[in-house]
Amino acid sequence: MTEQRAESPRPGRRRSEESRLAILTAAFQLLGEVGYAALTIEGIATRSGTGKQTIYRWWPGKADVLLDALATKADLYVPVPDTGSHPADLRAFLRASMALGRRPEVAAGLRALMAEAQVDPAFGERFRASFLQPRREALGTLLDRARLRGELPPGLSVGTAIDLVFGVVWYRLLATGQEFDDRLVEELLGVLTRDGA
Amino acid sequence: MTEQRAESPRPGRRRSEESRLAILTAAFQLLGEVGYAALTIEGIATRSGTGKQTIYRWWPGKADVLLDALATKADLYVPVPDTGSHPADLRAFLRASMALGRRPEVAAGLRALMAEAQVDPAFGERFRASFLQPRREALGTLLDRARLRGELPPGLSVGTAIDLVFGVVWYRLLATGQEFDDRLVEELLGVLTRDGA
Amino acid sequence: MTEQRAESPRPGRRRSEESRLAILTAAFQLLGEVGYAALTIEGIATRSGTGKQTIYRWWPGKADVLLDALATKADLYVPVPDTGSHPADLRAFLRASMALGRRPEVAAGLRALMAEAQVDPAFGERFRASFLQPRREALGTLLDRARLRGELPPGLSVGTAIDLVFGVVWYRLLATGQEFDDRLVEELLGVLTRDGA
Amino acid sequence: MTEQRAESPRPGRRRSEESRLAILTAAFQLLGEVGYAALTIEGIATRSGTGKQTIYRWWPGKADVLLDALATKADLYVPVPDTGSHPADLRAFLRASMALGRRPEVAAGLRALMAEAQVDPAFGERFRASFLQPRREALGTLLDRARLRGELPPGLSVGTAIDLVFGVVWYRLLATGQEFDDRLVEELLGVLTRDGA
DNA sequence: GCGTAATCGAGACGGTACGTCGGGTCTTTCT
DNA sequence: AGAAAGACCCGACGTACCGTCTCGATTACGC
Repeated sequence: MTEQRAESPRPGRRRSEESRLAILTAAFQLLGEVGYAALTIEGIATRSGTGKQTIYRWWPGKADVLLDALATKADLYVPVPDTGSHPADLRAFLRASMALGRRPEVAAGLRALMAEAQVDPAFGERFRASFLQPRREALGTLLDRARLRGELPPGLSVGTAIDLVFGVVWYRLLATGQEFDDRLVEELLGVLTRDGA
Repeated sequence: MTEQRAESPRPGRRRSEESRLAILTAAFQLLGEVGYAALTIEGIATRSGTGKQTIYRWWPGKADVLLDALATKADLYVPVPDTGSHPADLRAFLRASMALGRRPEVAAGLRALMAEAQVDPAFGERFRASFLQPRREALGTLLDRARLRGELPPGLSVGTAIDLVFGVVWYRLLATGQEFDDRLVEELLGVLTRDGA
Repeated sequence: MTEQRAESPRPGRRRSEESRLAILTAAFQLLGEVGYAALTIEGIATRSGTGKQTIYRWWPGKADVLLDALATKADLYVPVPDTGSHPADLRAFLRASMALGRRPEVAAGLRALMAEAQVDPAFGERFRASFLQPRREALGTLLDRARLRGELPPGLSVGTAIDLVFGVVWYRLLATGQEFDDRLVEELLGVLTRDGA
Repeated sequence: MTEQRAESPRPGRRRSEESRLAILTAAFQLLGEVGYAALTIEGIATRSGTGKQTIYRWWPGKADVLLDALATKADLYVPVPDTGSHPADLRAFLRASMALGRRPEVAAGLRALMAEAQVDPAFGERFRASFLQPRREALGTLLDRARLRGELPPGLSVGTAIDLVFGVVWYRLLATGQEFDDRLVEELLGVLTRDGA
């Protein structure tokens, strides 16, 4: 989103980093205060002290602002650990993923984005490409390693394993609101490992 | 939704079944034609040849109309099979569930409803109670039986098993759009069974 | 403007006379307070406690609201006097016309409308038909009578005489802001009469 | 407008005559193409290949640009003829004035400027001082001469006579759109002369 | 069969936000 | 210092729907 070939020193005033941050902060705060349904571009502009045009110039809609805000304000980075022991790597990945979901502002943001992705197909594409896919690939890397070492259950493909992991996480986020605890991590490890835990 | 203490024969004109059906049909059609974002009460009223008031009189909002439409137009019933063989019961349940997700209008409807549930907490509650929960309980019944017979993997609780199943299904629906094929059914059975398939 | 075949009792809520008057009053007041350039539909809606849509439903733009307001709030009626004496009739007409221009709110309104007529051709047409033309015809009636009696200067056509009268009035209104006094009335009578005053 | 102490050789780049002309040309063309309402500073800047700032640096607003454009592109000069014969002088003046009004681009420009003068009082002042007043004085000079020679009708002051002339012209321009023909010139001469033509 | 009562289609109402346009200002780079 | 380019804040535009509120026109039931 919002990238710009940085090199060419074109004439004209440059994008205001100050406004950019004010907008992302406002979006993030307002989501927490009023919820996604009541989050409006107009509200973000007012709260951030910027003009609506400035928002529309750089983001297609409120969902993209939020996606950017989440990436900027919340540290969404999920590492691909490499401790040598594959169960340990997997455990670390799952814990890091769920830690994100335990932060209420992040959870609220992700639920809103997934909702918008259903309703606005173009945003859905952007969301998949910039958020979901990278995480799938990270987990895929771990599971590929496990596969090679024969540590995955025989009937289970890597693709489906990924779906199982993210499936539970998103399902709890969207549908049940259950917590993410270590018990879940261990149960998942059991499912993803040759002979149970 | 839409219930009415039937007993008291009050005076006054009675609810028009004709209008009710016209509204549900219109909602269902419009969802397919323009998508959930562009689906409006106004549009439903126009298409169905009714007044907006008539819609607001019987449903809280467009999501509830759609939920009703889906229940009425699409047959969402998922049976709790009892063939004696538990793997067979489970397989039947999974196949029936996924068959629903393969019907495009149903898939579109469910995605919209899950999205609205994120954005409108009150509807979320209704959606959970009237749609998600009954299905969890159906699957729970099957898995409880399996548990008693010791056919479930030892480290896996019934609750998490349910989450795994619906998790993959919803995740594919909402996030990846992958198909629901028999391969997935068998992989799930593997995960939910003591020693793999 | 804004007329409606009153007879057919169509279904649906009827136009609110209260809103209509509130809008016209607000427009009239705001013109005086902030001037035509700063007069906005948004401002009229806010001041009158109505919605913008209600204004757009019944008038094409702010100029038409103002035209309606002027007709309703200011009594713009100019009589066609008939005293028997033609010079007296003419004098009465001129005095009545100029009395209008001496009222500051009316003058401000007319200047704004004439300005808008230059800038928006469609409104110009409406303004001509509903305001300018009727006044031309009233004066024309008087001058036709004078013509028949030979009281008009020989080289002067009725059409040009009309242009002369309204020309001075509008020119003073738009260009010089000079007052309308009896001296002007008498000078005009001199011009329009066979042998001077 | 647009004046600049020419003499002092101040430092820095000098005003670009090229840009100035490009702006005036663009304004003039755009007025003809889209009309005054749709004429924007932004549009003029784009069409002329200049920046908005350059326009704002030298003119207060679009009306002043147009006034300048009209003075530069259209030759608005009206001479004060002196043939010896006063009726002839007057006739020459009237013909020259009306010739201007017959040129459609000039007529469109003048109508727009008079409209703006109603709506923006500050511009109104500039318009009066730089355009209307000089013309009044030119005609005043002619009529003063006639007055001294007793060629004006007795009851008619020079001031009102001026108003009559410009009144008809502007009224036809703004209100009726009638043509300016020799018939009108002669009728006016009749009105302004002791015993009719 | 007459009143009371509820529903129906239609459509106007006060609002809120949309996404866009243009105003006038400010900043950057180049001349 | 002037100029083209272009981002900035701001305010209004005209539109779309929201959810509510009359309307007149149907039904139904109970007296």
